[in-house]
Amino acid sequence: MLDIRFIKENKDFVIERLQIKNFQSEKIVKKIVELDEERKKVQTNLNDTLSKSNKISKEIGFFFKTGKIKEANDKKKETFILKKTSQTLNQELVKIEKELDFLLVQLPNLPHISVPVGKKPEDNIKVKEGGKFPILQKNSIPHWEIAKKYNLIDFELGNKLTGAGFPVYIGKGAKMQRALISFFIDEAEKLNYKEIMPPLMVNESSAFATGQLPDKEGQMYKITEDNLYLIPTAEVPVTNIYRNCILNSEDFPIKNVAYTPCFRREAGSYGKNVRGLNRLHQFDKVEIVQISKAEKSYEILNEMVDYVESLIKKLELPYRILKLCGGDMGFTSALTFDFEVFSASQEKWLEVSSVSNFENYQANRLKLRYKEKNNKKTKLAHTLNGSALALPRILAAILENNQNENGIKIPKVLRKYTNFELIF
RNA sequence: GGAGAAAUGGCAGAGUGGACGAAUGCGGUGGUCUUGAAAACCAUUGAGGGUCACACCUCCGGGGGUUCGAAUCCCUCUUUCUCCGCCA
Repeated sequence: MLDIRFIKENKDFVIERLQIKNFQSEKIVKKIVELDEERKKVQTNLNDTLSKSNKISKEIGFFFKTGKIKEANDKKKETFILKKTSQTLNQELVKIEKELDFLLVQLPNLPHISVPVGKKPEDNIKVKEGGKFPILQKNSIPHWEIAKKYNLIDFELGNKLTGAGFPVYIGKGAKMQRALISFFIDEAEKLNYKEIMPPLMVNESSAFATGQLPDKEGQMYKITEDNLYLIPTAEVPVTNIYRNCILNSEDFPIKNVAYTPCFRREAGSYGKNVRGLNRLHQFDKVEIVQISKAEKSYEILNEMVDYVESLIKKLELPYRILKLCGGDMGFTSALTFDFEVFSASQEKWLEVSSVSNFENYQANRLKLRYKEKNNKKTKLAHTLNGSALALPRILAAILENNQNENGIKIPKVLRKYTNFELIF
């Protein structure tokens, strides 16, 4: 969430920037500023009251010790009203803080100054395009037919076992998954990302801290009996490693890479764009996460974008990079680049990665801070993450783009992981 | 799942109702001494709110309670350890 001090000092700026995200914040911001003033007043009042009763308590202690029982008992009477007052003030304070918090979590992150104005995906700005478009033969088929033809993925079997959106990978199909995962992790390790294998379920605090709650409650699978959530992305457990941490200057850079399955309910999705691997309830993803100092985060964002681009290049897929417009950006992000690969038989761009800088928005909830040398004050860190990469759509594009009469050609970089060059 | 024990600063560990935000040791930082280092010695060393800065307030696993006053007593939750049971 946004830092309340920042909101107070930059009221108009906050309102103006949030309009880029098509969020009308004037009322909430005004209310927040008012409530915080109120909070301060009540808090000061409460502090004074507590200070007085602390002082009296000490006096009473002294009287008892020196045997002045009568004086002590007289003093006791004085505390009665102070106690009542502090109880009332405390209740008031808790109420105000709750309300303040309720309002604060409703405000999305401010978009970076470079974020384009826009409401729909069409308003995103293409910043780069690369790779070669494949020339397919006449009888080329979409990946779900390829998957069936070569017995790589069984969607109906997934239906039987679990339901729609839970495919079963078989034989070379399964092998492709493992190959992609290993390839992505090995590449990340070359750039000194440390591999993490986190739990696949998280508690409420974790889901809240990275912003999935309360925003995306309905999109996560919940285990009600134990009050846990299946992770929608590795971002949640990995970023939460740093919850409630105060880092030192020398801890940076913090670079983590994690492979996990991801679980998403995708409530509200339907139709053509959920066909095959295009949209699943369970899918595999390798995620990169970085924690940085405030002044470094945009430099790191660029580095992460370059890295994701290098992966797609190595897989020899046609791609484009989009800078998301205000209306298409996530709630918690300040700047997001989306990567799309072209899936030739579907003739569709498929989103395979989203790389974002959250600035201190997540860190504020995470209470993730750091200290500079020779400075006692803590500062909020910046968090960044990106998919590197999500598997299903990459696989879809590989299957569709690399098909010919002999079968499916495996990208060179994957062959040492698959131990085969062709699916036939 | 059952029985018992425990949770205190970066770490170890004392503290069982009053001057305790917390002894002591280790570690960190600054200094003295030294050509330099080590040792020794001296000083300093948690977080949040608040303030121009102080003052002041809160925090001893989380939440609640008793009391004029709680690290200390009570309730509750969580976690860890030991023993038993079950088990990949």
